[in-house]
Amino acid sequence: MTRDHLAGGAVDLAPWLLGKILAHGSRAGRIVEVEAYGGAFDPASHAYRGRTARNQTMFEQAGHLYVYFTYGMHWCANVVAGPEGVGEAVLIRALSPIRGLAEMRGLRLAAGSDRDLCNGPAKLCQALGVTGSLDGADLITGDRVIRLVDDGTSPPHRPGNGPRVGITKAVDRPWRWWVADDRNVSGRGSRLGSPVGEAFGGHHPANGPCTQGAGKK
DNA sequence: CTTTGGATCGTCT
DNA sequence: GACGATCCAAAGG
Repeated sequence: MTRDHLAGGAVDLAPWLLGKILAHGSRAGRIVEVEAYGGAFDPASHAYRGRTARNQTMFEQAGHLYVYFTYGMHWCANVVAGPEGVGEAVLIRALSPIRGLAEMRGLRLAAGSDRDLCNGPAKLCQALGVTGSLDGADLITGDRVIRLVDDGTSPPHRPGNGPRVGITKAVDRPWRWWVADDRNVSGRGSRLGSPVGEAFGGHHPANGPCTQGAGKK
């Protein structure tokens, strides 16, 4: 994994990140659900109105970790994408836990099962022990322990694809991708897969229409 | 399994 | 002063 891999736009980078590993200390999980957020052209993005104290990390070099606080109690993690100064990032929405499960359970007492450890953007931050103190960390050099790892696993050929979750602006952009059939995809998320596709000009090298089929059983 | 409402506070208007 | 890139417990099928 080099920084060059992440310098593309968030919309290209997001599906590419599926299958990569996010590791913090002895805890690690494979990325199975992501969302792309743009800069000044994306009304749903924190970077939409330009640089502020809160979102400054989004404008840094690709490969940095943008951690933000929301709803008065939750932390969420993003991988900064694109050229420096543009403000694009990929929100990590779910992981498939692969290492340090026991520690994760200790950090996430509310989890009723192992599937509940990392199946949500704020949940996976709890499980990995990610908080605002890690905002700005470099995921390539691992300067603050947390890092992105490529173990050779390829992204799915046909990932699930649909609208982003939990936003009220630019709701029609199909900028969420997930590993179809992975049970760790965020609960509500895997089901919201309306046939989108032509919702936004179709300029993006998407992956064909929404691949339903996750969820269930 | 699904739906509903409460929690809780930093950030920006 | 309003609103979240959310989660969880409770209650009903």
